[in-house]
Amino acid sequence: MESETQGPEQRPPSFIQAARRQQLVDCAVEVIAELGAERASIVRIAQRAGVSRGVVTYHFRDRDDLFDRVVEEVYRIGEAEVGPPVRAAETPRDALLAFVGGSVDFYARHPAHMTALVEIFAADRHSPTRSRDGRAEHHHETADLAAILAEGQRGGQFRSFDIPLMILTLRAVLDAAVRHVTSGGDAGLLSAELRRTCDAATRKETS
Amino acid sequence: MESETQGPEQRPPSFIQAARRQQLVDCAVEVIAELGAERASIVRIAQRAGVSRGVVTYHFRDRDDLFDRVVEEVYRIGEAEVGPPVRAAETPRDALLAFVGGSVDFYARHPAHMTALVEIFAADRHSPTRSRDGRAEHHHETADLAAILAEGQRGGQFRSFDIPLMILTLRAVLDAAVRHVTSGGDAGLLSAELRRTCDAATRKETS
Amino acid sequence: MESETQGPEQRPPSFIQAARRQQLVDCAVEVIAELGAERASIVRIAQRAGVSRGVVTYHFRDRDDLFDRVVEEVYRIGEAEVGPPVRAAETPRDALLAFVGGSVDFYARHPAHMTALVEIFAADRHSPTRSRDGRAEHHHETADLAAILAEGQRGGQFRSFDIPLMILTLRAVLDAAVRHVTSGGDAGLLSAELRRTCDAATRKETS
Amino acid sequence: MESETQGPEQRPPSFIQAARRQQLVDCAVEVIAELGAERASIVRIAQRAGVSRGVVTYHFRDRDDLFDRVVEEVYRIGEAEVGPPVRAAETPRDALLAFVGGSVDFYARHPAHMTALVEIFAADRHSPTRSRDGRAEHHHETADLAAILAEGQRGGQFRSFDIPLMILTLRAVLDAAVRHVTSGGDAGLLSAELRRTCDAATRKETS
DNA sequence: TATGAATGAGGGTTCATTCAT
DNA sequence: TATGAATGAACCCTCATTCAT
Repeated sequence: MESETQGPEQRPPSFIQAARRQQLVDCAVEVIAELGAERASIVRIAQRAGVSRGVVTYHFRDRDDLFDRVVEEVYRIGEAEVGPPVRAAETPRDALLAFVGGSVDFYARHPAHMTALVEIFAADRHSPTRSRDGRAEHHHETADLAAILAEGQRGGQFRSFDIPLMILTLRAVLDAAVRHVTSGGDAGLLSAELRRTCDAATRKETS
Repeated sequence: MESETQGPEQRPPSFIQAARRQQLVDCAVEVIAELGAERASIVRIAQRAGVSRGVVTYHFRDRDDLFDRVVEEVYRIGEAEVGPPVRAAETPRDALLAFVGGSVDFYARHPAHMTALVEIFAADRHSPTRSRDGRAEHHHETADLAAILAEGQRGGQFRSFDIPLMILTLRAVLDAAVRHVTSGGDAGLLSAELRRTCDAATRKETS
Repeated sequence: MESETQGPEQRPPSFIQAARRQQLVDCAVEVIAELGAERASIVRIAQRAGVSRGVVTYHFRDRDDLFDRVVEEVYRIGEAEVGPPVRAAETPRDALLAFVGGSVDFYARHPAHMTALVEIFAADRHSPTRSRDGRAEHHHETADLAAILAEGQRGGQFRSFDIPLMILTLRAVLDAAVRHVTSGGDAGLLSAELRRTCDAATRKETS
Repeated sequence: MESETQGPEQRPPSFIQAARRQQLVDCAVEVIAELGAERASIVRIAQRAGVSRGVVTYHFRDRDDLFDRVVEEVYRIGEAEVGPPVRAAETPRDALLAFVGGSVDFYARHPAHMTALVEIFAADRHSPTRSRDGRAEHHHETADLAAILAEGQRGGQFRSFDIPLMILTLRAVLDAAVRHVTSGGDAGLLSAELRRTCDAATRKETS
């Protein structure tokens, strides 16, 4: 574990600590969603929170650390909102549709969160200091999706396709959906269309 | 009339000039693809070309101007490579599959070009000075795609779906495909899978 | 609300902060007086103060902001030194002479200050971003002078002349006086001569 | 004599040469008047003339050389227009008023020329490479004025005053007059007022 | 004669970060 | 806990100038 410059991180995190950190993470989410990850400077995030720039570097080791917490936060909320319906689904097909529809609903409810996540991932791609796609949470999600698809293929509900490429495709579509919802697109319509399209793209021909 | 700071201001672009400009555009493509549009500084592009910083600002009004030329170039090549097969297709379905497959092939042949384009568009989204999605070329492509889809729906080959949302979806998938191909994915496999998936996603149930 | 890039954004300007700002304003005055406003780069001002470049942009939003503070400072000192004697004068003629003489004395005591002011105004004239002669303080001074001249004309002490043009003339003479004093001219002699000349130029013939 | 980098200067200056040089000097006058001497870059002057930047550095050793030619040109025209009436005057007082009035008329007829001159002098003041007030033409004018004033004092038409300071004052007033005329002020009114004011400022009390 | 091409210095600004309080 | 203060790197842009045609 890396030694913090100063700041907190010695357990237990005091109450006021946690509140401040949460506030800063929330502000970071907003600013990243609005300006993109590269333009989301510490100054601007601090300004949004109405605090001095130093506060941010006090509570977080550095910019990357703060962004890591943002990623965690988004996955936490996302998992809380779309995880349960997906797990409640009785068939792989229902699970997939629950995932797609639930994701769009999640974007509609928290437009900034998913946008921020996508922005951070996009920035990661070009950062020399970031491993290419190294976020653990991302791998979890990928694995869950892979399990659903594999089971559907085994059960004969899904047609034959390359699973990693289908996951890539689904993620791409959902990432674009974020932008559409964020820029004012009708989430209900989009959710319905996307569920239909993903269904059509994966199901086995009834013939 | 745009005032070039120095640089060529008379009509006939000399031979050596055209060569330099082409070289710089090519270098810009590479650097943008590798580092992203925001990190693709003029200095780095100049270094890649092995020339002094000033050369770039001599041949192009400013960074935006250079990036505009990059966009033009990518569309020019893209249109030259995927346009003909699309127009040669006899049915909307064939046209769509030609577009999807041809795009992937194009990415495979010019991995950096399309990556650069996507990066520039992504950066545009956050630029205060850039109109949100104002690139003319982008609108052309969108219109072409819309025409194909509409005709396929009229002819009963495509199922009923919302055309703008389907275009959004297709673009999203193709943009993700760029990344996959660029990072070493098997373009042949991807092309085949994507054509199948897009076909499945759009065709009318035979049943 | 002007967003300071970083720098102090809270109200109470700390003691050390006020000191630094004052120091930087003073250095700016000197550098502008010596090199002219256009050549007075931030780097040079910082060097004069013996600090890093960033310190200046930390304490002032940008170059213009710093120069605005310089203008304020000069008017502040000027008003404090020449205002009282002018207001103490019992006749418009005495007020005018107090203004002229007091100004020259002021230049002698703070050679760099008024020089810097004149330089900044001169640069403003060519700046595309600066309103032509929009400095509020300048208008105050003009108005005060106009009041004195008008009263003198009403009272029959001053001859008939166009007031705005006379103000233009007086300002021109005083601005030239700055240069003379700054380059080592005898301020006492100049003050006396200028008072005599301005008196002669404005008084009504006794005949 | 300094060796020219390349370019002309080997007598005789061909006809086309002279024309080009004249054109460039005229354009320089305009650009300097509009933008100030420091912002009057070679590029902008060349643009105004509709030629390539290289042309300027071909015809003139460097920027300073071009500006020297501008100064010459303005003095040449000025002398041609205000010299004769001044020399035709029969009394020092008439000569002074002819100089003042003639100058203002000159400004009205060639607004850019005198403005450019003043700008160049202002820039000289801050240039490290320029001797402080070294223009020969300036000294000629100063000497002429001094002669007029001295003769008027000897003849008893002018009151007693310090001649160098009075010259300074007159120059200051006239330089301000340029700006007034250039920015649209009524030259006729200004000319009349200035002649009256300068007369009042210099004449001996009739008692 | 005229121009195209290239260079490098210098300017202003934004920013992440460190250090002392 | 929080902040103020300072630093220097990196960015884009403008410019005068040189050199080869």
